Amino acid sequence: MARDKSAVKPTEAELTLLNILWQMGPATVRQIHEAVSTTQKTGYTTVLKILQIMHEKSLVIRDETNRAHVYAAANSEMHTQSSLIKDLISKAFGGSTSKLVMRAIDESTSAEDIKDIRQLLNSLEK
Amino acid sequence: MARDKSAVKPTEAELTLLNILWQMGPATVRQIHEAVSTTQKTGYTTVLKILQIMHEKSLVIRDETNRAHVYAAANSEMHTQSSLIKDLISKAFGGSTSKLVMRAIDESTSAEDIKDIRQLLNSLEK
DNA sequence: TACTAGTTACGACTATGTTCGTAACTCATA
DNA sequence: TATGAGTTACGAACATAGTCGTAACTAGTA
Repeated sequence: MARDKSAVKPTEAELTLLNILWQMGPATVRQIHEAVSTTQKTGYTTVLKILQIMHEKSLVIRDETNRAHVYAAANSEMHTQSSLIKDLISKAFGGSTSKLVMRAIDESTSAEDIKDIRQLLNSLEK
Repeated sequence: MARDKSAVKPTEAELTLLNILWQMGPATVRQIHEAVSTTQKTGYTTVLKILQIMHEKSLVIRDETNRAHVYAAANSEMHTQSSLIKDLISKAFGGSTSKLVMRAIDESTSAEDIKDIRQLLNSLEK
């Protein structure tokens, strides 16, 4: 049975590549490999293979017009972040969003972040 | 190389059992299996095996005094939740707590929850 | 003591994720 | 046309996760 597209949760390696794609926009395997190589050593074909699997799972789309295929994230960063959070909330916070938020915020949260969050709360109450 | 204890991230099945242990307190394999069986069908030895692996990883402690060993979560629910959130923030939110919080909170957040979060922010600013 | 129900331990099997070597292909250009 | 650099495709190997059957052990009791 094919998995529901929205239910596909990227693995760790896949998320690494998605982060790069969200930041760079559409890119070739070579470009993606170069980007990933700045932080870790990973073979070119490893990156290629993961992208191919992600394509099968519809996590990325690709343009095969040119010899070097151009890959792009299939879903927005926002969309993926939301689904990862929902997953975590249901598995580790008994489905309670506020529990997660309260656990996320602690002494180490910067004044800047606190300000941002407070503004968000204000805008929601209107 | 042995993994740093605090770096051990429970898998999905492990988290299911931890949730049960946090709720029930110390319990035998039989009790845990019964609890898990209310929501999914899983063999007794499967539960046992996962607990044994969790014990190796120090995710649980166990009391072997009696024939039926008694298992308990090694870390508090709070501690584990915090580390799962930190992990997600670093892997999917570029290390920004406020981004995660902002993505978690949306129109569906209740006024009650908003009040609670605002109080938490106030108490942190002091 | 012998049986038996309940338990732990062990190992096999399947699925998925990650890695990479090598083959096959493509296309510009010598 | 032939070569070679760059690319994709494929498959193998290994690790981890999850599942469970079966063996081995334990202790109460007939």
